[in-house]
Amino acid sequence: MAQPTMQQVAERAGVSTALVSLVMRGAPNVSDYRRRLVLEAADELGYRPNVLARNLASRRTNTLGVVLNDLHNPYFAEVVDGIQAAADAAQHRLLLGNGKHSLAGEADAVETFLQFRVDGIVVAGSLGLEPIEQASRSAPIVVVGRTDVLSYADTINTDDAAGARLVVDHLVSLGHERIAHIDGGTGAGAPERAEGYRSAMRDHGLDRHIRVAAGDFTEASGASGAAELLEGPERPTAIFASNDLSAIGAFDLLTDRGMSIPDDVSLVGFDNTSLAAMAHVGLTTINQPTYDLGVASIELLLERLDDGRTESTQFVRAPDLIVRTSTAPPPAQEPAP
Amino acid sequence: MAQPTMQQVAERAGVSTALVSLVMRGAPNVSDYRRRLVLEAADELGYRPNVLARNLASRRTNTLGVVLNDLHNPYFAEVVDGIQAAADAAQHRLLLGNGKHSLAGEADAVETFLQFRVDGIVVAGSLGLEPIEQASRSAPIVVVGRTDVLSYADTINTDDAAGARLVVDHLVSLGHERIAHIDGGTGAGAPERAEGYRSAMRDHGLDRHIRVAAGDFTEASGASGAAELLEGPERPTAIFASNDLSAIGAFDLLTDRGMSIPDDVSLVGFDNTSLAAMAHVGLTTINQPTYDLGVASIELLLERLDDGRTESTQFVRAPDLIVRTSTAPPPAQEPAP
DNA sequence: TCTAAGAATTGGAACGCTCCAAATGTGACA
DNA sequence: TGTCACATTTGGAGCGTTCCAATTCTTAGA
Repeated sequence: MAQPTMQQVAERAGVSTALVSLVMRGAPNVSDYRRRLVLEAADELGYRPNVLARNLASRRTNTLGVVLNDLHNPYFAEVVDGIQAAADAAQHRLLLGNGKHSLAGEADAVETFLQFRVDGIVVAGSLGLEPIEQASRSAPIVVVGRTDVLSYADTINTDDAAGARLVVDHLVSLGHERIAHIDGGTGAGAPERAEGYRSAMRDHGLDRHIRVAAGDFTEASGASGAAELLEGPERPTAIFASNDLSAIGAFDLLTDRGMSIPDDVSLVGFDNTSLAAMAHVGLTTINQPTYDLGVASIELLLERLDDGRTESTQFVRAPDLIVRTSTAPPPAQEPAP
Repeated sequence: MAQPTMQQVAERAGVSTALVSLVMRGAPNVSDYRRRLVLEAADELGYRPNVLARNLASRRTNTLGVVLNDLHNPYFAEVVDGIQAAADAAQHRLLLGNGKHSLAGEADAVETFLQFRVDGIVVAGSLGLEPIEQASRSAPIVVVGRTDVLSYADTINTDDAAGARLVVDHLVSLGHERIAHIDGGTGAGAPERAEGYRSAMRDHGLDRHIRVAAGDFTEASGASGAAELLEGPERPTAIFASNDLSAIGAFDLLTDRGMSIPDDVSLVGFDNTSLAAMAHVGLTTINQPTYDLGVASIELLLERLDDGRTESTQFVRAPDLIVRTSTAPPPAQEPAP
């Protein structure tokens, strides 16, 4: 499977390799005559530039890497839509890496990108910062979904705590008090969502109803979290899952147990993914402008790459509540205070 | 962001670059003493091998590329699970490419991989073969999901026509006659599914009820396809969508129009993705062993890479029907023949 | 016709690594 | 102590590009 090289194209076209290089990069100062000669020779040979060699010589790959925490979560597909559009517009190619929903997998993906010398990296949904800090010494990095303020990388996110507060406010306004939360573990934004929930509960004087089940942003953990909550002494009338995926898991389990949503239990997710929007799910959730977040992440990367920005930036968007059919007032048999 | 080079590591360790190279690759014939010396120097410097240079010299990247047709379709996430596991086991790193659900996007992704000189490529859910044939001259390629028999690439798939037949048989056994299909366009396996549907309908003597609405494997096309079918003169009592994603779209639209599934209309998907399995969806569908398909695709690639196989292979698995709650006998008010 | 300035082209040195053949070390054995 | 076989280590030539300085061509103006 030997690939034709620039050398061969040069010979066939009867010019120097330097000229071929110029033509391949679309340099301006090349006569139309030779340009055509070179292009024809390249075409006949099926020549394809070798990015590896090109980068070795030029120190640029014109490629950006995107690490996706979990391919099963549609949230990331939506972020990638924005990333892809912005990258296309800026003439950068994109490579994706699978974070395998684990910190080690994430670190591996980042490492692979660095070894391929991509120009910059977007980490979407990071589970931890160590690999990122390490990598930031080698390439500019943008982290999507984490609220942290970092000195070594840019961050892009929505205000997770504010989103959680919107959820609690909404549920309280419907009359709920026993509002429980299914945690997202170390998932991006999860700690902030949990803390936002706790703090909003306190503000409403509902401290004693604070209840958090463990979880990790997956469908499975949503189900186990919901099961855990059902077993408790004070069954909650509303469950706030840390993301849509785990909300779906909870939805399934509750339905399986013969409970009706929202009649028996109200359920809220976070992210407003396509899952939540499905008509027969109708999940009340927090909307994140995923597409915009994706676009912004590339813009920040390009600022560092092209404009030479070096100080780090935080880009925060306000979330908003999307009310669908999974929330309603608590069942009537709730004991009056 | 200058990276330390092998040269610098060699100087610091007081050895030659050749020795550093040996250590980095884990070669056997290196004394423990110098190995440690080199590793320490590398660690202190934060050295990271440059894959580009490495490949330029060795003609191997130890990296496989996977082109995913549509990140929004969980089917691909499931295939990647298998691919990733097999690649990990074989010590190959994985890079993903976004096909953007378009033939051009797919071709771009393949081209990027070739320019990065990956060792092999898996194309999952290809929309067309031209880019693949072209690329197969430069690297071994495995196509997942297409039934075609190709001379230039290996293919892996389930028997789509057989799957479609299972669906029709199931619906007919429930008493349905007006069974319509929502097409998948040029999506991988779609033509076979449509043809399987037609042929099964004919075998049951239901020729005159054959009805196909256009679609392209997306949720949106599932909705529009269902809408189109509802408007026809003879409203179908069962709809067979070409994949789960479009089935979900149809599900949503039908529910929106006030119809109940399966009481008014039975609905069947294809792929048995996580979407179909959700309890409140309960979509009857055709199961594909996605994980196994993913694993097999890497195995085929490695056979070409490591064992030097050159003739192409087809790997076909039998699909099976998963009956859930979206199918039932047609409504009683159906006019008797 | 000559000259200068600018346009177009080219040779050859990197880029960071692997690979090969050759050189050096080491230890066992006679 | 001298040999020999084998284990280690090393120099240096690529790998396919880009980039820079230098060279050659053109063309306009005098």
